[in-house]
Order: sequence, then C-alpha cells, then structure tokens
Amino acid sequence: MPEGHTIHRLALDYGRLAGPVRASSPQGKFSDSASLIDGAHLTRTEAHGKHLFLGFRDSDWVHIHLGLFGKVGFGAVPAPPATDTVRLRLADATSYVDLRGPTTCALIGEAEKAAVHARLGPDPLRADADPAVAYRRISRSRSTVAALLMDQKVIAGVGNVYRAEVLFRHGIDPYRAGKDITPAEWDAVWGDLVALMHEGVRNNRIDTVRPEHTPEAMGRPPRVDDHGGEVYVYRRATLPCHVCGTEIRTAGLAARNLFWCPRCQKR
DNA sequence: TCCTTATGTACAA
DNA sequence: TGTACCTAAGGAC
Repeated sequence: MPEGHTIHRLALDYGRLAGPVRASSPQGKFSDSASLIDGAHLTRTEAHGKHLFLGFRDSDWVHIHLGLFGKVGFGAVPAPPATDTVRLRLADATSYVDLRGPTTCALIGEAEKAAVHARLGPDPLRADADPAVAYRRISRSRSTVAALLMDQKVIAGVGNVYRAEVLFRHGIDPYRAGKDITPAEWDAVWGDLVALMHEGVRNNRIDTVRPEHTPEAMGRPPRVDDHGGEVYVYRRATLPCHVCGTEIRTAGLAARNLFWCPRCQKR
C-alpha cells in the first residue's frame, strides 16, 4: 500500500529497531550491501514522499522505494526461514523486518541521498515542506491537475488514491489545467492533504470520507473494496456517488486509473 | 494453473 | 505512449 503515508509509517516502525542490527539478503540481490551494514546500529530513519531512508552509522543510508509491489512485514524473533523473495531482512534482539519486491533498495551516501531530496517536491508529511513551491509549478502548467498531483517533482507522496480523493473532496475536475487552480483552492487542497495523510500514517490506511457521508450516516452498507479504507471515488467506478448518487466515472490517464464524480467535480 | 490487477517509476521511441 | 521491472492475491478455468 505504498503512498506517502505508508512510507512515513514505515520510517517510524523501522526506527524502533534498537542495538546492533543483523542484516541479510536471503534473495541475494542486496547481499554485498547487507554485509556492509550487518552489525551496525540503525541511527535514524527518514521519509520523503515515497522514498524511505534507513541511516546506519554516520552517513550510510539504505535507500528504499517500494514501487507498486514492494511490501514490508514485521514480526517477532525468532524469524521464520526467509523465502527467496526477501530482498532485505533486518533484525534486532526482539523483532525482524522483511522487505520484498522493492523497486529500489540500495546502499548510498549523503550526496546521493541529497540528490534524491533535490528531485522531489514538497511532502505534506514533512515539517520542512513549502506548499508555495508546488503551487508555483502547478499555477504555471497546462497539464491536468490530476497529472500534476501524481508528479513527484511537483508534490511528493501523493499517489493514485489521495489524488482521486482530494480532488473529489474539493470539487475539482481532474482534467482541469493546473494553471486554473486558484490560490485558495491550492491552500485548501494542501491543508487537506496534510491532515488526511497524517491520519493515514496514524491508521496505516487511507480514509477520506467525511463524517456526514459515512455509511452509517447515509444509511448505506459499508464499503466492499479491499484496499483498506473508506473512500469517495477510488475504485468505485459505476457505483453511485456517496454525495449525489451519480455514477462514478473512470478513465486511464498516464497508465493509471483515474476516478471522479462528473457532477460533484467542476471544470 | 493461468490470467488479471495493484496505492509506482524509469526509460525508449 | 508503450514497455519493463518487482510480488502476491484473487478469480476464472
């Protein structure tokens, strides 16, 4: 479930590993690097958008990006024998963490880490984020706001679910051009992302439905989708909009599925 | 057992 | 715009 909230949550959870950490790569693809950090202390963890950084010693970092399929699983020691898809297993005296299927898992230094930060836009989950930096690009772009929200150079951490949901919550048609997003709209969207994504970190899932639109409040059955949270439009194509009853629409946009309500969201 | 799908990204043409 | 990469679950046979 890798949008930014997942990665920030992983930074917190990995950060609980204490003392010297055993590192291994049962799958083999990270063996050389794992042996270099084996026995070192995990000194800090950090997330920027969908990128996770595990800091060992003074300036060694394991850079992880889950991509679409990557998964992390935590468990108590003794750890079961690792299967052949575990890229990286970390363990302290009490727990182990398995990483599978990441797009990126690499041992890097401070300079390479700085380069990753440099190519990412502001992250609603980071205290150092400046929303004006994102708005500068959005307000000058003829691209659709849907594409801009998924562009990690513009804003880091938003994925397909938060994109669809935040546009719905603010009544913005996904095909509207970035340059037609007003400063007031951007302020509201950014503030909402900060709140929604922090809640996502806390709950480890994405919930976006306002209290007055929950299934209980609306007298309808609870969601059936298995992605984990209660949402307005994500993966609800052809189902009735929770607010107005219109069929939710879907379309492909840059190889991803877009979802929106044609009545609630305005051009 | 095979096919589809998925909350992502990079690179080639 | 298409394709490649990584994994696992669910559904159709």
